[in-house]
Amino acid sequence: MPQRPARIGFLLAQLGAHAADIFAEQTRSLGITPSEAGVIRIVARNPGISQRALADRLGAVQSRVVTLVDRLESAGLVSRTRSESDRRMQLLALTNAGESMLGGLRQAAEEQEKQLTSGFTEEQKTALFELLSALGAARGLDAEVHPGYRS
Amino acid sequence: MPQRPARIGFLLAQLGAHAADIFAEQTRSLGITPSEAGVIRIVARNPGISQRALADRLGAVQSRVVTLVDRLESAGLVSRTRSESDRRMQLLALTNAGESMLGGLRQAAEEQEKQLTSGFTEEQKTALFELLSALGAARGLDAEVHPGYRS
DNA sequence: CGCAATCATTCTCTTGGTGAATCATTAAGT
DNA sequence: ACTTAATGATTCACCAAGAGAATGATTGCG
Repeated sequence: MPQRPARIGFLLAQLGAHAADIFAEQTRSLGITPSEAGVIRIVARNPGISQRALADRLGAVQSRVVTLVDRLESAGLVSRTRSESDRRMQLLALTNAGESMLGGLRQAAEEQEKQLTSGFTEEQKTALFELLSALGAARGLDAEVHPGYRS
Repeated sequence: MPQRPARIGFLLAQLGAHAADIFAEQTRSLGITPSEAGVIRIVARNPGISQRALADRLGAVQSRVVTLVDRLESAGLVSRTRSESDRRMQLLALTNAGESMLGGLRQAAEEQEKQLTSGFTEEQKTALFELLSALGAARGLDAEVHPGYRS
């Protein structure tokens, strides 16, 4: 029997949506969506990943990944190349423009963080970071994968 | 220049989506959606509220509220009654079934909280609650209004 | 009284995403 | 080697949440 009414879940959902809004605003000025930003992050850290592996990683369905990559490819941020060893696979990599978009995304994340935690002291930020990390680890969430791809 | 890469925003978005998923799972077994649950909460605390005022409160558009209330009314959870003083307005209130649904929602929130914070000590939970509350207050978020209605 | 504002409602449309069917390619069994 | 099953990518039809504009009823103000 908890001493206080359940509010952590509510606050997380509320603040999470708020954080996502801020980030979406940042990425919109970069010309991509948060979902696409997630793809760029994963491809950056896993060059040569196949679309199938990317879908698994994101928890998205294959057809979704196709349209995501379609947009990123035609925006010149990601390249598809057929695997030599298995010609069914499309291997993904960032283009130069994709690399610099990645830089923009890092800046966007810094800006989001700044806006979010503007009223907080360093100690508060550290404490919050520790608690959220611990919670993420306890819940088994992938530290790379941004939400919004759930199947 | 931050000492650590920006991660609080990311973790909040990730954990917020996770928390929302858990809650959605709970409400699905109650036969309503999280958005509808939000309406029930507001109506419960503001009996006789008009649809317009509810829309403002939720940050949703009027037409959205109409369909939300349509479903809740036909599910027998919320009642619409024309205001006597201003016959343009529909005044909303919970039915008896709506009241018991409210009870179910409280239980769902407790269950969500339990699942989320299962690995945490009381001290950690308290610390996290304090930090999230402070953050919510600093960002000017309404402690009643659940996300997902942004316009 | 007549006109503008307000509340509710309906309708059309967009966006993000799912799921099934299809095609090319590869792997496995005999 | 030859057929069959599995796998990766793609396309297409579909769905649900929600936004926004147009409409109708009612009210308040000049």
